[in-house]
Amino acid sequence: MTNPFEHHSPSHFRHAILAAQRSGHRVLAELLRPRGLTPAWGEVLTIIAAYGPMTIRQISEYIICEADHPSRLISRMETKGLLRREPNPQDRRAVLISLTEKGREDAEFVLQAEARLDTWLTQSLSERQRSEITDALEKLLKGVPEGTALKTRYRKP
Amino acid sequence: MTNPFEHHSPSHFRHAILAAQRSGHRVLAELLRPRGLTPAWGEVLTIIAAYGPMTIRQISEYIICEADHPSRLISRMETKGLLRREPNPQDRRAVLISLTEKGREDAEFVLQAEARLDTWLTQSLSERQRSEITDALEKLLKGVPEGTALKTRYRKP
DNA sequence: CTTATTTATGTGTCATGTCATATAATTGGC
DNA sequence: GCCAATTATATGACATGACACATAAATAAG
Repeated sequence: MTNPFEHHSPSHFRHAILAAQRSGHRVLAELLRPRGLTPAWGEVLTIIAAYGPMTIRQISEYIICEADHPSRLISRMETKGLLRREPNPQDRRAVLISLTEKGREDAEFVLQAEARLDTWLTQSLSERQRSEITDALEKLLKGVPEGTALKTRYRKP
Repeated sequence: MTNPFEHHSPSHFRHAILAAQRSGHRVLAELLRPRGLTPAWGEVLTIIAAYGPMTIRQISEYIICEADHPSRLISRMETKGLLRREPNPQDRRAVLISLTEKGREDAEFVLQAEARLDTWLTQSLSERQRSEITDALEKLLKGVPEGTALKTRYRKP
């Protein structure tokens, strides 16, 4: 069997992406843990903080961390007092999710934690390198669900 | 609260990495599911197929998909008849993990599935782009655990 | 040699992440 | 209005992925 682990092979690229994601996830998790938060919770909090209350379906169009409807994620966050469910008069199937006061404070904490992570990132990779990688990955993800969520959140001005 | 989702911001870069990893994971999972395998199982199978039997500790130095000791991952794969545990005469704490015949066949299947994924990858991104991204991410991960596992597997020839 | 430390593995618990399926509400065709 | 198809959400089951802690064996310090 040939060695599948050749330098600069496509699999090297895939595993570099995997390692980068897992590293970023680990570092962010460490920053959020003192507050009892996780990266996934952080995504939900910052999305609602930025765009306002929305249904679970709408949240699922923004978050990159989970593919299908994040009912259980929302449930856990509601249990911890970060989110509030409100009935939706327009559609009684759907529920409007909004931040509690604690949720708002935690969202601010998440943004500060991410800012620390991003400071390290800007010191480690040049603006040009980051932009080129971001653009290449967006091109790669054109048409796949994960790319759609990414474009939903980061529109070119 | 300012919108944290600015185009080409560091967070855009982070989320592009996240989206790319999750997309690749999803596609690989779809390719492996018909055979009852998962991406994590695939990593273990291809590593042992390439480097031969090793202890759980050694496996943990190669896999990027899990940080600490993958005891439970190994247990499940053993239960399914993919791996075999053998006592290690050198160190009675450690166990040598090797592939069963079924594990060898499945490892071959994983390599073929990854080859299909990599064909798509080479058609979507140029060799130069892939190499530049790989190198940039390896630089970014210098010194962190995930970077170490990556370098362990992909040494420059 | 004896004890303290380190190392390799295992396990309990919890939060993802995914698939399949279920339920309730809405919408569209007629 | 009636029924079929769609949509929003929920849930059961299972495999990660991580932390904390437990156990046993090897090693180091004295």
